[in-house]
Amino acid sequence: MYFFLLLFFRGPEDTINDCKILFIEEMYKIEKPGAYPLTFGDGDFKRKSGPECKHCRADPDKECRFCSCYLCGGKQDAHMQLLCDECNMAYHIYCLNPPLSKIPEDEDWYCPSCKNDSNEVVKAGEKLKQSKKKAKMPSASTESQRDWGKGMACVGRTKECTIVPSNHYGPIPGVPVGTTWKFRVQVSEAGVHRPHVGGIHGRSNDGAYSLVLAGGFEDEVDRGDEFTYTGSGGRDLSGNKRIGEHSFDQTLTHMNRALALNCDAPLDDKNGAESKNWRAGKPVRVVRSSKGRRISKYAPEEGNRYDGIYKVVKYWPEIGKCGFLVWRYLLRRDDVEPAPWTSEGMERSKKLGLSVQYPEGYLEAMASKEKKDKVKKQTVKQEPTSQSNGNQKRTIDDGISFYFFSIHQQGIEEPTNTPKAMRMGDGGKGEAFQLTQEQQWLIREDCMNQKLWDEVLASLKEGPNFLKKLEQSFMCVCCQELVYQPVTTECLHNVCKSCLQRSFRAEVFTCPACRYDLGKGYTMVPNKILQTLLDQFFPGYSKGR
DNA sequence: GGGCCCGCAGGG
DNA sequence: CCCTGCGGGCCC
Repeated sequence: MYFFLLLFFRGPEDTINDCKILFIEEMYKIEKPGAYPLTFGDGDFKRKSGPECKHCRADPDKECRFCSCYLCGGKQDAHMQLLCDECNMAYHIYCLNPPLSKIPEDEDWYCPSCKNDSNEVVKAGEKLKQSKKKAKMPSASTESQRDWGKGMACVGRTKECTIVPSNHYGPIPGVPVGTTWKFRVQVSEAGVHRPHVGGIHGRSNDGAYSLVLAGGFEDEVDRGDEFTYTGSGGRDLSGNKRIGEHSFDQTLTHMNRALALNCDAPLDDKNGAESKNWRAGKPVRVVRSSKGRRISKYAPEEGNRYDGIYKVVKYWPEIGKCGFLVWRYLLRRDDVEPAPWTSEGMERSKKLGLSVQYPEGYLEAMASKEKKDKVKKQTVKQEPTSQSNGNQKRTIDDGISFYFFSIHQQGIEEPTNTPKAMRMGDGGKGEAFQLTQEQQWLIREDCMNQKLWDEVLASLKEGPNFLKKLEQSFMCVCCQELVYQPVTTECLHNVCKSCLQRSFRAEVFTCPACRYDLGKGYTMVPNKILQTLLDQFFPGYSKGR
């Protein structure tokens, strides 16, 4: 608490204090409207010129809640105004509810809106209080003390696919058919199928971008190049479940509508529709999960495999085995890349060195967990009275928790969704990435980046890995994403125009990559040729900016 | 092996 | 903000 004496003529100590506050505010971008009403010249540390409230212009006859009592606005009784140590606002002691009879003697004083409720203060040894969002979730009201683990069901993404927008149709550049990930969250990170749980990714007024075949319905048929799929909905999800018993009819809404829109036929939410020219429909990326093995021999043995592009041939409503109406879809493969189960596809997967990809540190964590479980079992055998305590806090290197810890400790890493064999190159045995005539010409025209292109072109023989290399080589040093509206500097670095502009606004006129002085008057000319090329290799990535 | 139910991401 | 969801790990 500091005693409010004369707001308009604060001593030097207050000046320092406020400077500190301003500085901290700038650092943390604190937003409290009206909390810092004083303007000081150009806004920096020019307090010597005298503070003036921008709300009342220091007019002594004007009431002002910002430079005087926050409750009544009155400027009288300055000696009875308390300053809040949090928001810096003034309060007449008699305006407070309940009012105070004298200035309190405590060191700190907080106004009613800033004072923390003692119930909300986390005391030593107490659990962290739940956030507002969490407080609303069903988990907040359960008494369950169960250890939910820190496994792949509940972790968030550690990276996000930005080389194409989330509403991108067609293959993800650099991800060949046959690429397999152990967990759905990895498939999401790769941009192949973004929802963690949902089977269909789409937008109800646009179309579906991808789906996962996981044998969720036993009456589905999978013939590899053709399969039937079932819409979502109709399940009882009470009890905070993600899947549940069928208890009502599905409707052609949400993702079901999205998938129907892929079919090259006018939408019909009563009877369904069949395409005249099935290939003309919008492309769907299809992922098969090992869970589908119970109904399909085309499902992978382990994990989730990208199987290529399919089209919706037709869709129709029917009464499913579950007894309720479901929307059923027929999809047919339409992809130049061979399917993984064909001999051609198997050969290609081998060439590209495709194998199941695990999250960074996962295998190590599992091995360590297995070891510990063994030890635990033995201990239990020796001491049958010892309790296995499910509620005990897990240690950082305990099994999956260790994995959880390790992925969040990593900095910038090599793309882990690229199999090792691909990263290493394959000695020229594999397929080469094919450039179009136009691309070859454009690359030659982009002479500023000739050296960079030479490096990138060297990995053409690595097939799909060429695009990974391209992505790395043309990453903006500021935003760590593929450069957008790239400015190729004199020092031959590529930076997003907006990133460079941000740097210049902060009065930094050097190249963000090498600190070469570009000069204050530098004109930023986007490299149109490079932009055209990147738009071709990563279709639609600009739209996400 | 099957029941329970968590955080998270995505669309609307 | 709200609703939805063809995951996944723990525990019985």
